[in-house]
Amino acid sequence: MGRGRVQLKRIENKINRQVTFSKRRSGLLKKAHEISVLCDAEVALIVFSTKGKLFEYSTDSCMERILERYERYCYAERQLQANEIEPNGNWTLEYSKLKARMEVLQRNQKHFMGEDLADLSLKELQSVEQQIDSGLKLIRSRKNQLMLQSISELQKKDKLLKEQNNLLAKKVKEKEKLLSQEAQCREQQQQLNHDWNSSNVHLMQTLTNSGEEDEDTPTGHRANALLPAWMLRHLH
Amino acid sequence: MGRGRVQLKRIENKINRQVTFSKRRSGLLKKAHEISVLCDAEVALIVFSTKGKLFEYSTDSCMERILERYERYCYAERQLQANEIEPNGNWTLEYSKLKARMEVLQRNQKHFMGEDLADLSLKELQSVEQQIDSGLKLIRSRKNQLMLQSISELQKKDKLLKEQNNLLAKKVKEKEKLLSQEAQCREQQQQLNHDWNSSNVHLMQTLTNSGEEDEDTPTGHRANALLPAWMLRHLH
DNA sequence: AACTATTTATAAGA
DNA sequence: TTCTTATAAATAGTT
Repeated sequence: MGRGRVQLKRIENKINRQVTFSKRRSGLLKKAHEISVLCDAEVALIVFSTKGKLFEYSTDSCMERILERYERYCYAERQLQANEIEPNGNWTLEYSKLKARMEVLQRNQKHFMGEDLADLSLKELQSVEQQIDSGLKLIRSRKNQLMLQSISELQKKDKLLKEQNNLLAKKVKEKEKLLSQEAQCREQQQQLNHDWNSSNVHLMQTLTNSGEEDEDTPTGHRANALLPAWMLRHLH
Repeated sequence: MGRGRVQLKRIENKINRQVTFSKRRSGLLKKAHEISVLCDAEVALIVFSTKGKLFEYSTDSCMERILERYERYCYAERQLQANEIEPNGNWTLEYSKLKARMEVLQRNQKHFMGEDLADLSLKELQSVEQQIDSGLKLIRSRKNQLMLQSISELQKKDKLLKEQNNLLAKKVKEKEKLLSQEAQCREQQQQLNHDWNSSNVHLMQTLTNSGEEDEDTPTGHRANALLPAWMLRHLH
């Protein structure tokens, strides 16, 4: 905009470049301010001149806060980069940078936990609320997932155990059958022994006592002695 | 630049604001790029829309470097202070301690934002959920408080302005009364002049013309001449 | 997303 | 640096 068309490339004339910088800088700052006010946007603008002089604009003159928000927004990437930076030379600089970042994080965390909210504007509160709300949703969905998972695992286990129980119960019945058959045999033998050798009293008594020991358990559950206690609990 | 002059204040129409934001944003980014190239400057521009969407420009797409440069520029003082506090301690130790704390914080923050939840147990999830939920409640109550506050302030302002308006309206009426009285006087004088001195035609014409000058203004608003234009706009 | 009437920004000159 | 001015650019309102 001006008397001649302008090529988008570095202005080689130093004076010219300086003048253009000065003019365009003020224009840029103005426009940054305008969009901030007109459109209710949060703007941070940092300009370093060739000579290294700093010019800046930020909505509500609060650069720090906007940069924090930016960092929160770009969090994942930034963290990766931060971890890759190997502090080699200037320890003091690295340290103070780390400390500054730490403070930002701490403040953020406090905000997330609802502390120190007094120094946040309505807009900032809104943004924190949004973030935390979406975080909460993710957490709840993850929790839900975990719980459903563990429920279905328990159900599977339950099913398996029931099958095992059925199997075992069948085996128990078979054993009972065999035992009762044996008992019949023994009774027949006893009869034979009594008829044929009534003097062998000692042996008779021994066999009778072993039967009385199970007297207080329910009928048909003599097989219980074959199963561990925990398994019995599941059966009842 | 456009069909109408623009007031430097928030655009209330939402659609309009959104459109203007989109247009001006691209303009701003373009200008940031231009000054960066033309004047060999280093520029970082961060824009958050009302809805919290991020747009950015940075010279050579290197936001990180520019923000670090900015922080170095601003944190110079802080760095000096840090140097004075612990001039010759074990920097490596301090640094790694800080870094460890930092990593804990970062992990926490990620969890708060619903990231990296896979390595949390159900119990841990529950605790994070609780923390974040109570934080959210606090944030919402603070937001509510701020909003109510600003509403009551606006209501107060509204009341004041209405009172002022009433006062001004009264004053306007008084002025009108006075003016109409003056007009009556003039008419009477004209009548007298006509009756008593019919030869002084020139004077008569002058008086008559001065009356015709206000012909096109609405009746009862001769007083307008006494008020500045902006006040009239508010009255109509 | 285009169009255009205007306003703004600014390049060049003083 | 600052002012002026001619002109290029941006953009508000409209379609």
